[in-house]
Amino acid sequence: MKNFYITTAIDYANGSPHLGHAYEKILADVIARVKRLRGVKTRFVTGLDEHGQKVQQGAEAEEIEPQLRCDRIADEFKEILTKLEISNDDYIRTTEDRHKRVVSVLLQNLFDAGDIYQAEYEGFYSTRAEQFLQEKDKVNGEWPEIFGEVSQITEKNYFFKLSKYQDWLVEHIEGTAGFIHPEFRKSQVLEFLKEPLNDLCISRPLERLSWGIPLPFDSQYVTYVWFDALVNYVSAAGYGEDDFLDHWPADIHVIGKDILAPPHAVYWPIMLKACNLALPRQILAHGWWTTSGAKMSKSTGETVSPLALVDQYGADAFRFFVMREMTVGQDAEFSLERFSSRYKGELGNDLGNLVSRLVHMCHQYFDGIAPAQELSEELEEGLQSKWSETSAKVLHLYDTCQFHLALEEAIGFVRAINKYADERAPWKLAKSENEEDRKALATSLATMLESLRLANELLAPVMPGVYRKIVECMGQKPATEWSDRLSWGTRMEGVSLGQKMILFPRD
RNA sequence: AGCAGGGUGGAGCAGUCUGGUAGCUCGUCAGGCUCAUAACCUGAAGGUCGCAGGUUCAAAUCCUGCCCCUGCUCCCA
Repeated sequence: MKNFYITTAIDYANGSPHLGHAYEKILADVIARVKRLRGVKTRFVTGLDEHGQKVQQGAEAEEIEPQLRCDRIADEFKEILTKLEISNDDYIRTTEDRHKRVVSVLLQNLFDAGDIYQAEYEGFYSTRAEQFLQEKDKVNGEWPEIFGEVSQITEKNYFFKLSKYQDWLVEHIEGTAGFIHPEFRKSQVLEFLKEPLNDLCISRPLERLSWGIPLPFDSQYVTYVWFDALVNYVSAAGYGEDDFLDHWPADIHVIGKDILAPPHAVYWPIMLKACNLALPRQILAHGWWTTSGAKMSKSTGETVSPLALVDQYGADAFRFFVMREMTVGQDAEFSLERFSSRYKGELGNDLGNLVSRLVHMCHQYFDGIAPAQELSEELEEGLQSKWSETSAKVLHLYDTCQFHLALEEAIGFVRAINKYADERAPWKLAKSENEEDRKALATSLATMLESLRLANELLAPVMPGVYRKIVECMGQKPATEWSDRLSWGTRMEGVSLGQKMILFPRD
């Protein structure tokens, strides 16, 4: 059976990781974790794009070998992955042999098939931007300042026949539900495809760019950008190996909206089609975080980097925040104020405080041994039916990538537990010697323990660290399948609880 | 200018695809509780869903036009 294969875009080895990089990994990670919990064998890959002009220039500026610089940057990015508890199964770097080999093979195949040809390219070249410009780059008929000196030059290069596949692509996009997600991006891509496609220039002469993968059919050139970067998805799936088809095609490519059209929604499908490879099932384009210095600064005027919040509040709170706050596909604003509001409210007051009060009461009234549910009255039944409703909704919302709503629901259930506590008022029952009240007391705590255990299961894909802490604190034994763990039962009965803990401390 | 996204009680959002009593969180005010991270629970005030037309028994939701805000158009997830 084919695995579920999910990728993120590979990061460009030029600059340091920031909020956007972190978000994309977390998004893909949550999807991957949900799949695994659902019992689907999953392969989750992320990586680094290490070739190109910027990398070469950066290395020259530092006077070190490009590879050394990439190694350092790779370490930096990997460190973030660890810090954020990203559960990727592999990390692909485009300077690895396994990748270079695949790029060579694919290029040679396309060349042999006649989909790659050489042509003279005449155009306006900007030395500063190190790229050819197009008429549309002109502003008021002139080249803008940013391009510096622009001169007309002629250069031989290799081109990939995009145009040949344009009609096929339009048909595929129109006819394949869910191929581009969210839906509104699809029309954007189709809009782009209304104009005739130019064939794609895929090479750079060696004298202008040496830090790249040589064309297998002409050693005077290296391949440029997309035939290098995009191919990572198939090299990481083990193209050419026996188990390649266990992974390929990818189920989801998670990317930013900026690289949807044209790279992922146009170049990539056409490249695959030309190579006779299956197309990915879905391209998931997420939005961008907007931040501003003012919004991220404390009253002291000091600027706070979003990633610094990971160190301060922990990976789980950070993961929760980005998933809770952003509607997948749309932009969202990142501010300290919002972060702090979610942290204090939903995490601290609703969830964290529930753990404290509940564990505390269990120790106080039952010596830390989880009591049995002895009654089932209206309040218990109400909470149970709230659970069935919540779990069904949340699973559906997870499956449809509506994480902000899924978390809203999950926290809503946590609130319902707090409300139940208030209605049963175990602290009052505890003062009574009456037999019925003793039963009600045991029942109330048992019901809350079971509910909290369940809520924690739902939050597991988003907050894996907190999940482990709660599991540990509640003294649960490691258990079975997720679907079993998600059903209301009596598995907490008689369990010996750990010490009370503060999950989300206030500073 | 072009392209994209958005305009829903004080703030931030959901709901728009599949028309049918306007929902959530925060904030404010009042109350309850005292197990808990000064936390939890309840209630109240507060919206003609950007504007104008249209379709319909019925429009936040569908259609048309307009206004306003944001992002991108070098690089960036």
